[in-house]
Amino acid sequence: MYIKMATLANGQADNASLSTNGLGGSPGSAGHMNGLSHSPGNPSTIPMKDHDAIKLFIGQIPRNLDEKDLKPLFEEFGKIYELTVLKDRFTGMHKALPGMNRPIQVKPADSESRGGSSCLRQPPSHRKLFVGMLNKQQSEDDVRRLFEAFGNIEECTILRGPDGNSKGCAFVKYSSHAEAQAAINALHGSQTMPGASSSLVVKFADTDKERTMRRMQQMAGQMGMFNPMAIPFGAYGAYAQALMQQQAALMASVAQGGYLNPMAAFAAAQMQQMAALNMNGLAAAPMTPTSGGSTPPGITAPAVPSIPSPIGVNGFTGLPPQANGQPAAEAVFANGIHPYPAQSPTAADPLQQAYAGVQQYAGPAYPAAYGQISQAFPQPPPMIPQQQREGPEGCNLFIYHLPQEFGDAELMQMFLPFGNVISSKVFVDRATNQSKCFGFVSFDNPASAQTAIQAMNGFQIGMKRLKVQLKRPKDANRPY
DNA sequence: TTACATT
Repeated sequence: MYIKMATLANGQADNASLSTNGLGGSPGSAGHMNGLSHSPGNPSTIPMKDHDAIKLFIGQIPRNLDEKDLKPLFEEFGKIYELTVLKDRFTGMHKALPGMNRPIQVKPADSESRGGSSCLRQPPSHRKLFVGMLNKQQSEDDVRRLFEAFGNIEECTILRGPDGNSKGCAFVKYSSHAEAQAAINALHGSQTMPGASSSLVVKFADTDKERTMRRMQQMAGQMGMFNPMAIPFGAYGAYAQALMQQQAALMASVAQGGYLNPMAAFAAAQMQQMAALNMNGLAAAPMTPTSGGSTPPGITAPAVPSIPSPIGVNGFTGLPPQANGQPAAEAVFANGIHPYPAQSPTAADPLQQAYAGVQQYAGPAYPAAYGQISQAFPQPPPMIPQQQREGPEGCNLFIYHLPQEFGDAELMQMFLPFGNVISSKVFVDRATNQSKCFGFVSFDNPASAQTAIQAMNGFQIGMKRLKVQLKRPKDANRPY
């Protein structure tokens, strides 16, 4: 039969009753059927143009059921606009085959915007579902079985970790939006898989934009922005903002240069938005609060603080040489936080002691349902420090007052957000192998170096403030 | 006490 109904109802469907086999009458032969009956209620109030209404094909209906039996069955899931049982043109008999005793089949009718030609086809983002909270034991076939009742599955992929183990989630791509919507309505939250921590998640897979947002948020999380305390007060907030500004500027200029796809422009806009929010001290709001907070002030920080890498930027390659625009330093510190010692009276901000702790965030970024992220955004390949020592004049920074535990890698990490770091070197006492608390960072362009100075000179770490200056030119002060 | 690519 055919049934036209609203798709808005949240499916409380017991999915088990909707499992299917691939059989059933051919919906294509339906043109001449009788037995049309309208839904209950005042028909005039039912918007027939409801874009969310879809026509479903129901197969495997027991022969002895007719419209009046079937209607209540489906009303549970939404308003029914139209319900038609397909009957044989000549005999008036049910189209269902005799002796059919299988679970009924429910899927959007073939007439429902099933893309035939590629130009009419709906974008994959509207047909593709993300399925979370699966049992890790469930295979592609299991998932298919769960979803095939609602339409033609073009693609079904379980997300797996490097070890091949399921992450408990999957993508299911249908041929049409309507099919996907039907599956959401019926399956989302409908059941809890054994071993899953909550009920089945069925939703449209992220669009590019949403993915970008996620990436932004993840980036923000890695930068420690998830700690609301750090934002309005600590100099770390300023650092994070500097990163944001820098990255926004970088991404924007890259996008404008036509080197990247429009996503970059969007991402840049998001960054700027986030940075702007930070100015108002509202930063935490759009961020995803992930796990806990920072190491409480006063607690000894882990031995080797690692500044998280700004994955978004590092992931981009082929940057134009002048991509690193200079962020407006004034704007960065518009909230009154200024890293310069002279303007930062609170010399011993205890929050700074949590610095390393904040950076240490390494827990799972998202609950299992978001496992797709790690697949969608593989970590950029680790940066291999270049052999070359020094950049062109004006590109080399001298940094003093580094934390004792900072090594080359940490130094690089700290300055990576401001541009392409071509080398980083912390000086080590050759006798003790201890850091001498100073080092050099070289960028591939002077603008990055200037930006880094603006953002990092005076940046407080623990009880110290970084000194970041251009390295003295080799021939400076040389008498002749 | 503030050091500039170390042997």
